[in-house]
Amino acid sequence: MTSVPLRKDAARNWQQIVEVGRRFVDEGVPLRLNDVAREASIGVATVYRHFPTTETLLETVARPGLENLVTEANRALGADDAWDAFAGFLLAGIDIQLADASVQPVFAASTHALPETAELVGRLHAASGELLGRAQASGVVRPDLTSQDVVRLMCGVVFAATVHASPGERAGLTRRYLDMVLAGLRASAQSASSVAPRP
Amino acid sequence: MTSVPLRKDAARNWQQIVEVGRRFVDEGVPLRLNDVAREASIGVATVYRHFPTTETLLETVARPGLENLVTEANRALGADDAWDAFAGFLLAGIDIQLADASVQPVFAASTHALPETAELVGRLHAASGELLGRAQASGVVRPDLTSQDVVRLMCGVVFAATVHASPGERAGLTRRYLDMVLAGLRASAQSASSVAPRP
DNA sequence: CGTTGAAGCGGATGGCTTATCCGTTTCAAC
DNA sequence: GTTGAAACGGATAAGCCATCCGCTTCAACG
Repeated sequence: MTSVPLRKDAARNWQQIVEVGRRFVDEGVPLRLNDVAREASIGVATVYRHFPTTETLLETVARPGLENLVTEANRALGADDAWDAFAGFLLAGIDIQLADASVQPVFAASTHALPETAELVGRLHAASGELLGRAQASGVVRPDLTSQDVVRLMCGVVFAATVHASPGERAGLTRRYLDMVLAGLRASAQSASSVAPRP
Repeated sequence: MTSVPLRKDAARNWQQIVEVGRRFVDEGVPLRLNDVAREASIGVATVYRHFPTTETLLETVARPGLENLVTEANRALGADDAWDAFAGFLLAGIDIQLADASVQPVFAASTHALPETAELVGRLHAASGELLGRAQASGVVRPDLTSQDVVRLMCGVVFAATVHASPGERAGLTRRYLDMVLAGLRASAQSASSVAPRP
């Protein structure tokens, strides 16, 4: 799995680069490998050797966040009430995406640069599908919902909260928006047909 | 209003550029002014003279779509039922954003390059606020909702439908997701407190 | 219908970002 | 301590963006 044990200096540089990448993401500075190199006082070529593209670095930076998400999913799977498990996972997932700006783009992307990222995201989808299935089996979530829908709605809520909003407002906004969406996911709300027919 | 009447050749080039820009947007090709110039067989400088930045061109391309949105808002204001007016506007707005990829980024942007765009978007916000106000006055929409929320939720629904989805699927997805969100906007769904407390 | 000057045109070019090559250095195995 | 493979990093090539400036086109006016 761990293909080749990195040399000591290489490992040090790798860590340094990821660390600086993390800072850039946290500060909202666009990830540019040359800038990361300068900031880390490391040669440009070294950075490119470790991370051939910005996506590679971004996914590496996002990894802890994604693992955190998987952890939350598994915790939710241990809950008694199927609805609480499902809703709780959504809430936690959204909070994680808000707290770590690198997670959102990786989570929403259709392709991944690193196979390990694809694998992580796959596990995430599987877990959310499982949570959804249980909730549907309990009859509390509308049965036409798919695990793809769940992922999309999470991303949509996060995105909605970032439109015209300062970072400080976002946590509150996602909470409200998730609440609204959850109302629509409940089996009791199914086929409410709220949309007026076109004139 | 129409500050300076353009010379005939200038007008012709302007139109050509916007046309090519439109094609780029429709085909999902990133708007790059040099590329637009080459594609239109027009000098780079000419393109930059007419449109100093990509945003300028994008907003010009988006303008018909935005006007379309305003039209829909006004049409909705003429409807009898406050809920139908509100929901119908959301549906129309989302459909327009899906049909014209240039609208979404301009609509969601916090700042605008062209004053006329800012003015259009402002009118749009005003109209959606009016629709929201009427719906709230009728007691069919939860009163804590703001017009900002409405804009954000529209963007969120559109975004959600673009995650992991081919263009063909998007219309169907937005319809479903809007339905769910609308369920959460109804006054009857207010403070459903669907979210489980944190463990 | 010819002149004139302002408005417009476009390619060549400079500045900036991105990514690669290759000579030099560092590590660790023996 | 020697050795060679792995890693390093600066110089530099490749590519993108935007501007400058000499030339052309338009239309107003005589």
